[in-house]
Amino acid sequence: MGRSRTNPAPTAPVTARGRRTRDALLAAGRELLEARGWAGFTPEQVAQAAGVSYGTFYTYFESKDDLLRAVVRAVAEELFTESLVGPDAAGDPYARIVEANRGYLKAWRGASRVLRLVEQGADTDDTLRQMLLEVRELYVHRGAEGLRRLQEAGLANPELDPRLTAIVLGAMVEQMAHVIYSLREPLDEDEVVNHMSKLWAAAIGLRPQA
Amino acid sequence: MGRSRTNPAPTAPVTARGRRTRDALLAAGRELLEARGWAGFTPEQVAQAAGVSYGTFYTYFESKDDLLRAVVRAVAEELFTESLVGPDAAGDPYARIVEANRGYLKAWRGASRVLRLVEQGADTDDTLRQMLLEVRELYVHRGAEGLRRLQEAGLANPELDPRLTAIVLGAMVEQMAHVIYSLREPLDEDEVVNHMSKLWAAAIGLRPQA
Amino acid sequence: MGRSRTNPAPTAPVTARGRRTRDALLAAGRELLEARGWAGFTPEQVAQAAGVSYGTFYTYFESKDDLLRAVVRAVAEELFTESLVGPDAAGDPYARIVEANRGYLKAWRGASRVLRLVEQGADTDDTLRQMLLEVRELYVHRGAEGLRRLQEAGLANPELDPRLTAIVLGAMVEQMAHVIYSLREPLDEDEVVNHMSKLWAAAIGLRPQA
Amino acid sequence: MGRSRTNPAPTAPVTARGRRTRDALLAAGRELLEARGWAGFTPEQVAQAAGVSYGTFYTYFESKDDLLRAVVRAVAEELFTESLVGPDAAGDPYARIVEANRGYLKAWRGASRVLRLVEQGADTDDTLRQMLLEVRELYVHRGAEGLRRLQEAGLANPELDPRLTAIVLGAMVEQMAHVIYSLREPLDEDEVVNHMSKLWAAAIGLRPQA
DNA sequence: GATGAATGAGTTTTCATTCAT
DNA sequence: CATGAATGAAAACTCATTCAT
Repeated sequence: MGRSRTNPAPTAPVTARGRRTRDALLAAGRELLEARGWAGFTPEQVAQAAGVSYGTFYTYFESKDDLLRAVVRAVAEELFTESLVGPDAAGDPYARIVEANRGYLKAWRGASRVLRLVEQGADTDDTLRQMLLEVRELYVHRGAEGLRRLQEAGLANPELDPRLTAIVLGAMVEQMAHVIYSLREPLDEDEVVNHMSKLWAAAIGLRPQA
Repeated sequence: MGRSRTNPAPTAPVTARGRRTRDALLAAGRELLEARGWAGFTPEQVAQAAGVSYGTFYTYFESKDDLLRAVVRAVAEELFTESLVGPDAAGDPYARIVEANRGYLKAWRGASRVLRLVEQGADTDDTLRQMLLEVRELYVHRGAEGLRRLQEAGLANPELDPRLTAIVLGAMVEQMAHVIYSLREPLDEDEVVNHMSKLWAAAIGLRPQA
Repeated sequence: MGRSRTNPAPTAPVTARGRRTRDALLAAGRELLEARGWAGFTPEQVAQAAGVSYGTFYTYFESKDDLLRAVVRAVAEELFTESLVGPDAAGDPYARIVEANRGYLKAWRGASRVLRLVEQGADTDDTLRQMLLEVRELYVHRGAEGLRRLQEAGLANPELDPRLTAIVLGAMVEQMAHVIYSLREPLDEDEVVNHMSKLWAAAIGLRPQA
Repeated sequence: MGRSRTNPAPTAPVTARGRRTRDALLAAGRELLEARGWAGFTPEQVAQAAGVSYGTFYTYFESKDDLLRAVVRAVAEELFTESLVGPDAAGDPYARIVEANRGYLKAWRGASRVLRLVEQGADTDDTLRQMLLEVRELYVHRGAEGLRRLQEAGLANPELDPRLTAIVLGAMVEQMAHVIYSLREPLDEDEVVNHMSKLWAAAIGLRPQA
């Protein structure tokens, strides 16, 4: 930690084999983090889970923190991608809310554990903090835009501040993902999606279309 | 020489001085945990923050984990106590919701950071896991009871399952406490309370009294 | 962050270098234990005596106790091996007793200090206690068998219970090893062997062959 | 340890109450040492077992080692006293050997554990080493004198060196005490005494009187 | 004196990182 | 590049002894 570094800084792998090894380490790191939290996230365990030797870890990652950043980057990208899938649900606004909630919940399922761990451990790392903020902002922005459209269409309570509402309702979904997937409260996922959607719809004063 | 626990387990302090020292260590532990997360939570730093020498830590706590359990216990008790203050708000159900939300938010303000840290770090400690579950259950139970009363009084949507609703809306409040106090999203606390209350009231279909 | 064993248990060394290092630590541990008792038996001193750095100790041993078990195992194996050498002394039963006693004394020479230290420190460790019992039992069993054969050949007092006699005479030899090698009573080893053999022979009523 | 000592050196207690407290500490120390080995021999546990407060320990003993010396002194004195009881057995030399062995075994019963612990732990303390040597010497001397008298009376093999014989047979008894009382080999005490005596008598060529 | 709290040096253990082969 | 051993600073814990009341 903080030694003067005589090791060559890892470079992007050039061969296919190198890429595979790097990917394996990245995947192993993420899985361990999700499955066992910080306790499982050591260079040695990651290397072992990836099926390579201990020293190889440092061929591909500068440090443990370097891997952590890579994991968070991967999780964030996945969140962006997955959450784009949702909106193609057509027509009925309530059905869209249900779909959106289902999508959000699913997206957070994979991300929640990692992001929470990082939120706590990232006291010092600005890169990480930045990533977390960007993920949050993306979600808030999307939620706010969706609400604004409903309001403009006269389908939702026009008095609600879109951004604040998106923050609050987003908080609800995120925390429920945590409750279901990490705390393992024995709840049926579909039931939760439906219930959240009902509450959400009522909260924004969703008016059934004609 | 052969292993075996030799040191007697720390006992409760007998003198006033001892009680003060133990309290100081407990308070210091909690403050460090809140302020700096796991990084600040070492016996050495705790002892230093409490103004006592290194070894004194082990006069009162069996281990680092022992202090952690004591901190969580303290936080949990505070949550219980603070959250009892709310319900004396009279009359108007909406005013009561506002008061409850303000109370919850305030209560979580102190508890949130610690509880989240512990949620992540408590993979192995059953005592801790149990405490966390109890705290959650208390909140869920109270919320569900409150809703049931409103339903029985014909003031809220009778179709909502009280427990599930309490879980979801409780999730909203808890996560908002985190957003405001830990992530430091620049939001006005009163505004958030009002907004959450409005959404909450709409969500449960609160009917204005006569 | 949350507790839980994170470090993988040390595995057997894979390379020759690793084997050498492990052997050096084991040897150093044994030597220190014999030379300085518990006081010299610290991971730090062992590592230093083995000429490796502090942390290397834990590359090969899980803990101080783990090394202790390994040392006892080594001592026990040596005892087994060395004590097998004796019996090939031919013909004359008395000559065989002398050889056996010389062999036992020599075998205990290396083992005595370590086994006694462990006997005291092994209050809690069942693995250790088991090893000690096995070593004792081996010796008692061999002694009893030897006596039984002499009795069957009509060369020793047939009224003596073989097992009890072996225990008592074995006790004599073991303690004499301690007296000579640890307490450093200034006695000539050969003289002791001869004397013990004479007493032993008389005790079991050894009859000179024809 | 090795600090500059501002504490008043403990003085011999003057009041009866003081004497009682000191005795209680001494007794507790010995009992813990016998029952739990070094693991139980801490100032705190000793004080607790003696029913006084922690700090009081240092009112009566300068240090842990100081108590240890006192315990060994007590054990040694008891050995001296108890072993004097034996010789009044009259007449028959074999009966006297039986009585002596019974007495030795009984005497070592209390002493064995403590003396062995000290033998291992007393690497540095010359006072302790000296005490141990004196105890040993007393026993060897007595045994040798007994044998010499038998030889002079024509009742034992005159070729045996008295001192060496006493050392060897004494070793047998001492180790048997350890085997029975500490290792808890399930042996009947009387049977052992008889068997040892038989072997001992045969070993020295004891001739039945007339 | 007696009490129980306080001390801090010493010991054990951990683990991210570096190095020799 | 890959491997597995080596490193050592930092963290956790112990406990004989001293001190304030």
